[in-house]
Amino acid sequence: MTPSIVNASPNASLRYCEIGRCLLRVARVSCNFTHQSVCSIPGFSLRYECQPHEILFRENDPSENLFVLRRGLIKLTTVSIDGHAQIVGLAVPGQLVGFETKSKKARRFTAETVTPVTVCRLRNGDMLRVLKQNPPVAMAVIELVNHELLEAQQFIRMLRKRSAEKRVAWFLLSLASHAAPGATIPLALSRREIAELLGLTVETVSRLMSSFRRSGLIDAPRGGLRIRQAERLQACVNKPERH
Amino acid sequence: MTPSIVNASPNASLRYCEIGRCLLRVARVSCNFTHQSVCSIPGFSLRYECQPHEILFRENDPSENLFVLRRGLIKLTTVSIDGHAQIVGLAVPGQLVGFETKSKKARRFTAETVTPVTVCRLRNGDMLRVLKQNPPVAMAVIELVNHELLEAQQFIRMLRKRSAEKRVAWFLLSLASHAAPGATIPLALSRREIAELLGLTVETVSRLMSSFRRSGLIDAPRGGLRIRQAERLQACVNKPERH
DNA sequence: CGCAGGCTTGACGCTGATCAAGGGCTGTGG
DNA sequence: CCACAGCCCTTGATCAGCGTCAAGCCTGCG
Repeated sequence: MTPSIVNASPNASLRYCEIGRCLLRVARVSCNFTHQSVCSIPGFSLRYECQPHEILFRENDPSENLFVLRRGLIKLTTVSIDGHAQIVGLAVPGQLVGFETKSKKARRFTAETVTPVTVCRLRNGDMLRVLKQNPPVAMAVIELVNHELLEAQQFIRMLRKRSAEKRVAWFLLSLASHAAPGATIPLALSRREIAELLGLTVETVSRLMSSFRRSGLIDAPRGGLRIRQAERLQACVNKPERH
Repeated sequence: MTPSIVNASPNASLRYCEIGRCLLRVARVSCNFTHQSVCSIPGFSLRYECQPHEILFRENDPSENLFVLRRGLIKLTTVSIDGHAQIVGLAVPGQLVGFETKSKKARRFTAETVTPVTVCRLRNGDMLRVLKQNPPVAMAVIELVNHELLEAQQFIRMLRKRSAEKRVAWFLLSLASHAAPGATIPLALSRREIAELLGLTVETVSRLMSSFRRSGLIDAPRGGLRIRQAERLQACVNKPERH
């Protein structure tokens, strides 16, 4: 079955969402901004609850909406020349997904939920209008985008640190960092998806996770993950340098 | 000899710089914004001409200033645990270098010129004030940062495409894309720096550039570079897919 | 002249991709 | 109910790309 598209089937529970609580609170910004000045546009922002494997938007579609991710995990993929899907990144709560300064521009990737997700949907055009009229919101967006840029740069540094072991350890830790320590968290991504994200192969990821499991660093129950010795995993990321 | 620090030795020719021409024109934004509203702060922005190997700021210093790069190339480095410098990225004209939403924050990298460079220097605090008061400038900054984010994501995709040959070909093309086609451009980075940037070793980069030279794809005179057959280089980046 | 540092080239070995086989789980249809 | 197909995951065997080590060349500089 092909996943549903949110734009086409807004069947989930939805209600109007105040940008003050959605965008700004997620961005952890405190500013003297008045709620009404932003939300004067009726239907400005809609809140959705999505199931896993729903498509928020597809590559090459026009960039009509943007989404503020409040809960859950979204994967961003493109299909490469050989017709094979390729993960280009993950979005975590607090991130803007699909924001474009030109709303006519084609999407550069497909956005698909991998866990149950809460998002707020806005029209890119409305967003741009608000940004022009509302400096505090613009500041919040600058902080958000800047923060994403920093994370991308960290990811780049990680990818250059060539060892596969470090990549997998890093990935597991960053997954767990969004959850309570010691808890068993759902491992929403398949081995194949992890491999694509880290630039490895399924076999290598599988071997390394088995190795971590045998060494007692993690538990890997069906579709789940529990970090048992975060320090040793972290040491695995940091210690052995190259060159 | 250690490179000079711009903050400490503003000996280059400098003059006041209008942000309207500096930030906004570089950002290629047209908006109905008045020049005076931004430049009302005396000494708001200073234009510098820098020599190669000058330090704009150092890792861990407080983020006092930001720079708008108008001309030239700047490399961003951190020193890793073993005390060895590691390139984290390059800045090209039009980019903001060292922008922070919290001006107390420590720099996350060192910024050093690699070519003759023209930059505009602003205090981060002044910049934030302007952003709060001047939506068009905020919009321009959002576009700039968003654009950088896109480039970082492209770079990530390139890094995952594992072949060393593709990385080097991609790098040469992206260097040349900022210059006239067919021209001999200065290759400001050493083999070592290229290798660090691409996550390879000096030897591999050297071998591949020799190979490209022998195949007639490029000329590599001392400290220079000329693309002879951009199409074949591009084909080298695109054609052979993995997985 | 001698030394240092950047670049090139060669020989070798390790890491991780590739190829292959098998087990477990799920859904589907007889 | 079972049989079977398909997918995901795991593990093993082999191979090759690139890192590592080493040597030599060239340029610049003291």
